[in-house]
Amino acid sequence: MGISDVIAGFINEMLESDENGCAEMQRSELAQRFGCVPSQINYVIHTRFSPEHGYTVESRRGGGGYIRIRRVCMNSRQLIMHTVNAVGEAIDQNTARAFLNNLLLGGAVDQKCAQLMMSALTDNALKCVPAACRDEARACIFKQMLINSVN
Amino acid sequence: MGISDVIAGFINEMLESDENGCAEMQRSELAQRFGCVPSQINYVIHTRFSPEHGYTVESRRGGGGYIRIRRVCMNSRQLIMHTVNAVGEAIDQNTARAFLNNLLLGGAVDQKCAQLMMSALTDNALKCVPAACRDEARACIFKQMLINSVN
DNA sequence: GCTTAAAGGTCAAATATAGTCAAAGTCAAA
DNA sequence: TTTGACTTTGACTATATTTGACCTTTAAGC
Repeated sequence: MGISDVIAGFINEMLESDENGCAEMQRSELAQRFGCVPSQINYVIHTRFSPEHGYTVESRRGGGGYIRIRRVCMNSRQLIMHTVNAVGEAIDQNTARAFLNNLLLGGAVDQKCAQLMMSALTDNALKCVPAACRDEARACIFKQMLINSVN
Repeated sequence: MGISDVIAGFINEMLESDENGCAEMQRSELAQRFGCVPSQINYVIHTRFSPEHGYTVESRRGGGGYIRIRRVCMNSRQLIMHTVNAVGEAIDQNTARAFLNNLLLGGAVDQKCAQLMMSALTDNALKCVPAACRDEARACIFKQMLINSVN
């Protein structure tokens, strides 16, 4: 497991232990703690705590600067509808996976459903679909399943 | 007995010794251990640990990358595999619905999963897929979901 | 206000893995 | 001997991570 995963885990712990689901940190301090370069923190945030993953990030530079990460909170229906909109006209496999993970964390779908949906959305499942329209087909299928999973 | 069999045996040992029936490895490390090229690991996985054989495979590239193989539950596996075989290379919407209904009646999937699967298999969900390959795509997606719906 | 030091941001190169595919090899059955 | 299934190999590709040089913004102190 790479250092990025360790840092992501640490941030997750911060988020979970905070009553408001809010993690605040100093980039350089965190980098020092894990013996990495500061920009790696940005990398971790970009790849694992982006809005698509269901987080908001605020930051401020200068003396006393900080990075604050918050888990966005929505009810299941909102989360699903929000996702349907965010999916748009086309979506690749990894983005779909990120959305599903987000839905799972938000409790809008259960583990089993998330896995089932993902299994219909992989490039492998869609290998019969011409690559040119694969991402569109994926988006369409994804949205149908999502809409169907709203109670 | 070729090297592929030796590697397969090793992976099987890993699967059996793990309490969760889960084997995680690094491709290059395994290749080195058995003195073969890395892509041979892919070959072994493709030919012996594919979904059709009752396994799921996840992987990740880049630093700290891995390949993870899981054995899916045995008894439900047979029920599902029968359907997977029956689906074949292509399937229309109504036939898919009939299969799902049978699985539901037979208790191999629950109501919720059946509905979710069906929502990904309608012509409407697949409207972005060219009609010429729609039934093939449907079959492929269906089989992927079936394989993943086993526990 | 100005200046400066203290943050954080961006981006691209280097590195570390895994995936794909087709050519070449092996071996047993026809 | 031919054929075909299975195996082995490696060149090329795709993707994820790590690192560092350079840039921008902001607070603090004068």
